Formats: sequence, structure tokens, C-alpha cells
Amino acid sequence: MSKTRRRYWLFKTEPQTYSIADLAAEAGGVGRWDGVRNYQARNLLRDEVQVGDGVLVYHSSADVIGVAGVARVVRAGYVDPTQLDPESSGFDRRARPEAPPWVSVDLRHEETFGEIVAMAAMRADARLAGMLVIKRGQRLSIQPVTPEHWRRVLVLGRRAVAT
DNA sequence: GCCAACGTTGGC
DNA sequence: GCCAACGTTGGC
Repeated sequence: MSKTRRRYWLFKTEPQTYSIADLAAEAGGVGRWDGVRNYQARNLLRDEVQVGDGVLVYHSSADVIGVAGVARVVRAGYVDPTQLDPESSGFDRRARPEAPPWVSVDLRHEETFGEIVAMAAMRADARLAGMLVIKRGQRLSIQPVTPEHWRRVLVLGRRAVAT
């Protein structure tokens, strides 16, 4: 793991469960990103997501769907404790304690956009053409983001603040 | 709440 | 290992 190039990601969350405001409200703005229960997303969290990487926090199944702000990875992949906790909604009864499959990372909140960069606006933006999240049927909850798309979403997010 | 898209499961 | 049934995601 000698790569030093910063990478960018989009993490999906349902804000009624855990929003960017919830992340910002954590002690130090640092929260655990848990509950990922898809193998492809798990593999990215475990193998690719590194400390220092940038994360677009995306609200799905919300009044306004889109990118709500930005966070940074402050701890790389580790065992998601919720899979072994019967009290947790993340509990997975098939997870064996000696080899738990699911992975968490920690994020630190960096910025909440004044207005969400809405899905519709992203679809309409020529510079975001090809971005995974705007593809129909794209369900992956951890997605890679190109540096160009990252910068563009930040421009749109900061522009929305100005009104 | 609908339903298309896609991932997972399990019978064979 | 195929693939139909089933479950989940997530935009609308």
C-alpha cells in the first residue's frame, strides 16, 4: 500500500438514518461509516479507500437527493462492529466473529453545502457526464469519483451557497 | 407507494 | 454452475 495519490469517493447514505448533519455533530466531526452490506462496496472500503481520501456525502431516498457535502477519510478499513451486535440494525447473524466480512472506515466532516447539489442538477451538468451516481440503476453505495468530477461537484456546491 | 434494476440465494 | 425466485436499492 504505497500509493500516495489522493483519491475521491462518493458514499451514499439515507439522511433519515445518518445524514451529513449527523456526521458533523459527532465529536470532532469524526464518525464511523458502518452498515455497508454489499461485497463490491466492501471491497472498495477494505482495499482502496485510504486515509486522506476525499468523500462526497450523498443523500439518497430524501426530499432532495444529491451531494450534501464533503468529508475526509481519517481511518482506513477495519471490522464493522455493528455486524456482531444483535442490538444493531447492522447485525448480520451469518457474520462469524473470527472472520467478520463487513468493513467500516472513519470520516471527518469537512463541509456541508449551503444547498444540496441535486441529482437533477448533476444530470444536467455536461462536466459531470459519465459520473456513476447519475447512471440509472447504479446501486453501488461506495463509488469512485474522478478528480474532475470531484472538483466540479465542489464548484456547484459552493456556488449554491452564494444565492 | 410503485417498480425497474440489480444483487443474492438456493434448488436442481 | 445455471438460473428463477426473491430481496433490496433508490429514483420518481
